[in-house]
Amino acid sequence: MDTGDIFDPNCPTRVVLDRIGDKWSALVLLCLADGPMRFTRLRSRIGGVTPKVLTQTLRTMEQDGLITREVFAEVPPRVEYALTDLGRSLHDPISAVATWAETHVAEILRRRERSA
Amino acid sequence: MDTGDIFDPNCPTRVVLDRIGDKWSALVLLCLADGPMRFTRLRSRIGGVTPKVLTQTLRTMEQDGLITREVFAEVPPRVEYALTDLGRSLHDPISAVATWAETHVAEILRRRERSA
DNA sequence: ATCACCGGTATCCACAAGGTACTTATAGCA
DNA sequence: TGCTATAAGTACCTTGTGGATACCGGTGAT
Repeated sequence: MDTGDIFDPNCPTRVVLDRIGDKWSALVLLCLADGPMRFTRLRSRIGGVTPKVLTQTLRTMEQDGLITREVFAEVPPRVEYALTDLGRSLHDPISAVATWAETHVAEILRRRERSA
Repeated sequence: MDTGDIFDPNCPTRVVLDRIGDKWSALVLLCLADGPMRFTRLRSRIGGVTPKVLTQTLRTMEQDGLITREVFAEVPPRVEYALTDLGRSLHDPISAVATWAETHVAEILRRRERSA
């Protein structure tokens, strides 16, 4: 079933790539790298994310086994999200891309303006 | 202007991250790593991409200085896309994420089904 | 006269993301 | 006995972007 060709749309690797390359997953992962965190904290740290979209992102990441979701039966409710081993193993690759972005941001913005 | 906080929506790093993390850019970059390529070739190698979206992706990457677009005045037309030095410098980080995906695809799909 | 080639546009549609308001359940307070 | 605050979402509507399909323009070959 896996053709091994990442350029084939049916290649599972591409499915995975689409997920972790979405707008918020990488940010969530980077955020949780500092330790477990609650929903509201995540929401305020990751500026600009709406609750609906954050919920979707967290649910998807949970399904993929990247994070765990632990509910405490308290009032008001408390829900903690944490990275799994799998999630932690993704930290370095994601972090490398983030570092690249930080390093080259200035150059990219310069070129982008020049071509505008 | 740059707060240095990747979690701030105004952080330029995040703007860059959004771009290179889109659905097709990484694939184009990986594809061009083998050498310059023409539009139609790219389109057929990257299964599932429509011409409009591929054009958008290529234009954006060109504006960001990741690739060059060279038009040859021939009939039928010939347009070659190639990585710039900047684009090449992004290859390793992207490739690391792709490798991670290939390595962990099986586990993710297994978990995904279990939670369905 | 027509067709095929290539690198795209033009047009329309659908789905997913974004914005805002609302919910639920309880503890604390007046 | 209300009233309010709180956390973690949902519900609902609007908006924007991606996707599907059709078409274009110039030329050389059939």
